[in-house]
Amino acid sequence: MVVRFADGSELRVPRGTTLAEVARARGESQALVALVDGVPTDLSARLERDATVRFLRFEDPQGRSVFWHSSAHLLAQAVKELFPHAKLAIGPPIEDGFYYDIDVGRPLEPEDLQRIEERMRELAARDQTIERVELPRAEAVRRYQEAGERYKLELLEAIPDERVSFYRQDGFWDMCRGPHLPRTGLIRAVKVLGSSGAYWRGDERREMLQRVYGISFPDPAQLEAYLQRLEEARRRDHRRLGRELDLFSIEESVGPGLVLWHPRGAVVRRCIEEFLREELDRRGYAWVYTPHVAREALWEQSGHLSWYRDNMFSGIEIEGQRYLVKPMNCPFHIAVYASRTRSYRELPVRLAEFGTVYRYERSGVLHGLLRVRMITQDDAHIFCAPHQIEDEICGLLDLAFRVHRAFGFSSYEVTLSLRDPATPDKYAGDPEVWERAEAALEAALRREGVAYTRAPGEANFYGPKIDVYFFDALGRKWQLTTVQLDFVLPERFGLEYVGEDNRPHRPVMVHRAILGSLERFFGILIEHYAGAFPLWLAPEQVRVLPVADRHAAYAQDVRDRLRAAGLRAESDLRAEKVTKKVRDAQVWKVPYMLVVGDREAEGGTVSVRHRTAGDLGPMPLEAFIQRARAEVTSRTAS
RNA sequence: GCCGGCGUAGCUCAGUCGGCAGAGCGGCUGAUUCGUAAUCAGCAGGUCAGGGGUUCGAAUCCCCUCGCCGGCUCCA
Repeated sequence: MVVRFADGSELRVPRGTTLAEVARARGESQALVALVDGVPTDLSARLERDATVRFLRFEDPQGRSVFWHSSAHLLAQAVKELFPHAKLAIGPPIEDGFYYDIDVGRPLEPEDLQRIEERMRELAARDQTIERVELPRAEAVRRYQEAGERYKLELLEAIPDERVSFYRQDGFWDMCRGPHLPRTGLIRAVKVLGSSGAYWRGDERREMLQRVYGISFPDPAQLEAYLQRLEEARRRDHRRLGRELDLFSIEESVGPGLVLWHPRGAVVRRCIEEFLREELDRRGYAWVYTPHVAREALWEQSGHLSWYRDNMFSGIEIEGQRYLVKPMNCPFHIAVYASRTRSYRELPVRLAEFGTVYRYERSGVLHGLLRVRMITQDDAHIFCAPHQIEDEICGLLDLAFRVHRAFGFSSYEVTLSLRDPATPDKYAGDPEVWERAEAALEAALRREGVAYTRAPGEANFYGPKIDVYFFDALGRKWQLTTVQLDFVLPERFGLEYVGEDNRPHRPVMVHRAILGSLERFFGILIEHYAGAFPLWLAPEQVRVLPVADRHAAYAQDVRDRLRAAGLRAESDLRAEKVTKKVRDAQVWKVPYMLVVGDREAEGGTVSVRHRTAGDLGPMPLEAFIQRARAEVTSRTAS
């Protein structure tokens, strides 16, 4: 029998050789699991025919996923030992670790988690062999009925197969497709991260189970590194930095989810807005301002009342008319478009606005700036003829990448959400228009050389869309740009333009946001830069630090000249030592510190210290201004 | 909204068994006049989230409300 490997080499082994033996023969001491002709397989499995084999380690995403899946079983085993009456639901691996949903009959407390973690360590150290066992379906049902494992029985109902696989380690059995690690001893480091309520099958009408989260590694040093990454994320938390750097606050007296942009945060926002304005002006957008409320009838016509009402703030009544606070800007932009006859000559009409909308978000989901009830979208709506879609999408992709590059986001992922061909009736609008539009989106992506993933069935009911995700400095993925075609609203509002043929035509509408919402983007940006904004965004760009009181007048003069040159400058005139002033400026993450004493006052110079590069030495004030202005204008990312 | 954990000075946090409300940082005042990450001293600052209850007595125990945190569901 011949076993082939990815590198082209081959190994001859007798039929029935286990994968573990093959691994040993190949010196694959790190192997956790194998891919046999692409199928993930236990190392304990025997090879019965020629096959191509690849061994997976923890470093391989699939290997890691198996490692965490087995860790989830270990967690369940520990819980079952500590709480014999607990009923198991499901326990999958996730992006960062694993969880297990368990009905324990009571909430788990921190001490319980401590005990579970300790028990997991003991069970891992016991190095139990993990064994795959296949049982007839009836036998599996019988076992679970006896044990009263109602969730497992429900899962079993959904499995049509006559034989069901189980994994066993000592006395602990769990129904599972597998594969799994060969033994628990490979799990050398374990941490139970927390627990929370989670609905059975994700359905809020059903039982609430306890979801216990954990993470594990083959090497304790990896756990240590992981915990340090968590600590780094805590250090960058925008809620913490927002307070420390006086950027924003959310006050109980005002209301949850309602953001107060403090002066220092407002500066950053203004820079972001100005940058976007420049970019959009260059691309033929027209700016509009629209109200925050509108008559109920407008929301009826747009359809929001029927499908978005649960997310809307309740209405206000004025002179017997009901008004609702806007959860979206589109009806207003549509009203601008529809305010007069439109000719094909003026298409595409691109209407842009930093529009603040209000959405009712359930209290439990609010999270700093990332999830709020007041959302300022960098919104725009493009009204165009169907044949213009492709060019418009190209322009939007170009815009999105250019803008995000300026903020230091370079790696991305793109999904193209299309109709599900199986359920064409789920979608509104003409199937032919859909066809053409989907083709146009795809053509645009290819023309721009953008790598993307097709997601059939993920389209909105009103049109296909493109979502762009960017990765921040910590490697976390954020959906920022979204471009959505809409065939429904032009219909509902009867939008038209007069064509070359002097007859009315229906425009296509594109909803698009580049940054998403300014609140959320600001939160992401704070964490991305850990509060140390590049010069062009920094709330305070330069701080002048006089050495002693007698230098105060010169310091003020320097500050004023910086301001006259368009730089955001402050001076620190406190009767403190320079070291203290430097420290405070560093803590506030001010990019440039200018130390001025006798030598500088005499020569009209400044001694420049950069936040990260350190002491840059003395230079004429004018030279510094030139340098700083160039850095601002180029929007250098560092 | 649901499950769990929290809420003490502007911030970070002590506060034992139910027995006088604390520290550091920050702020203010004064002294110091200093050359690239913290000078010294003094002072002010509290409805212990809010309300109700138990008790001779509540920051501490119980109940309700509000808010925050970690998740679930949802999502820009």
